[in-house]
Amino acid sequence: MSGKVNIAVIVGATATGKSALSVAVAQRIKNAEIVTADSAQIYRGMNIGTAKPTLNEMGGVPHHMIDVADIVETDFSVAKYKQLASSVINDIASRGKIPIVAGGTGLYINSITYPLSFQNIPPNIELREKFGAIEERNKGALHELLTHIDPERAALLHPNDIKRVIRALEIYYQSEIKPSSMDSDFVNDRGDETEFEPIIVGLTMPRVELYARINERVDKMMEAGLLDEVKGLLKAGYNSDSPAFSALGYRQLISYIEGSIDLKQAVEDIKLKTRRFAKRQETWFKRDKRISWLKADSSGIGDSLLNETCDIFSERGLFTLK
RNA sequence: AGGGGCAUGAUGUAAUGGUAACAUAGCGGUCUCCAAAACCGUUUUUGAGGGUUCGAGUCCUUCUGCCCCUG
Repeated sequence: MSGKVNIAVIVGATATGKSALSVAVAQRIKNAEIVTADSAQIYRGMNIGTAKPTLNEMGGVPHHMIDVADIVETDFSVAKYKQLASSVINDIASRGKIPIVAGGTGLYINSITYPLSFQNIPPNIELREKFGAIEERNKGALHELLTHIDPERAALLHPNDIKRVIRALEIYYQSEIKPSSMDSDFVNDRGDETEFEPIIVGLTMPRVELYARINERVDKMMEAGLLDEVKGLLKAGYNSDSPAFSALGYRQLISYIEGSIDLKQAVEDIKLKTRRFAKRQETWFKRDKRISWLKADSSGIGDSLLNETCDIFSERGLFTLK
């Protein structure tokens, strides 16, 4: 076997029970720690809406990559995630424990399971605004510009995909690096070395069941006081258009608090957007052929699911069950 | 019971007698730095029957269903 650090990875759409399963696995194998791959749970103070595990739900298993950013941080990014998570994983392994990476943010998962290299080119707000103004005056102008600078990258991007077009230009104008030159295809990766050796389990659930669970979970979040949490954060002085607040639940309740929609509408919108998010997560993970899929049950983490999961991890040499 | 109105996809609406449209939902997809973001694509429709007409969602008629008014 290679000298690489083996990691267990648990992915799946929101509300399929990834967190519960990862804790159950960690408890079963005793010497594991969990590394969350979730772009909303990184923020301190956003708890109910991000379904952040409670102390009780953590079941005594150490969790990492939760509460690692403040809501005022506007420059948290995959690059940062990869950097922080990688060192956490190495640390866990160096202490002789098994890292279990669990989460639903596909890009974050890929950042540590594929050889993605992120250049250190931070967002440049001024430049972005300038580009935004150009596009507003002349729709399609930026994509046109990118075609001259980096035709390869431009060909991959739809002219309306303005966020990525701007990012590509931003990379070029700040570093002279052509964005296409740093691309590496996730699916047919070029054989570059990854830092870790992932063994990935994915949880699925029939759509109707998943949607029902999502709707139910949103209602529970409201009962648990999500609205008060959001109000509290705003009262604490956080800017309502912080990137962190683009997270599901927060954005919609802020719209309600600011008076643009009523509460019932806001809750319905959260459910709708969460359902669509879950669909996109499935699309994302579907194409990852490394994943071993297991059926999740809405009644909770059963013994058979736990056994199957542990079997997959141990068959691939991650650990030996005693 | 009498009078009037309405009936178009899953939902809400549009269409001087001339190729049935739009939005929403649903479904599929993209993805290298805000990713719980952003973006792209797409299935389904004229309540039932008869008539007028070269041609009917549209006009006439019967039926069915829903709504309103009168009693």
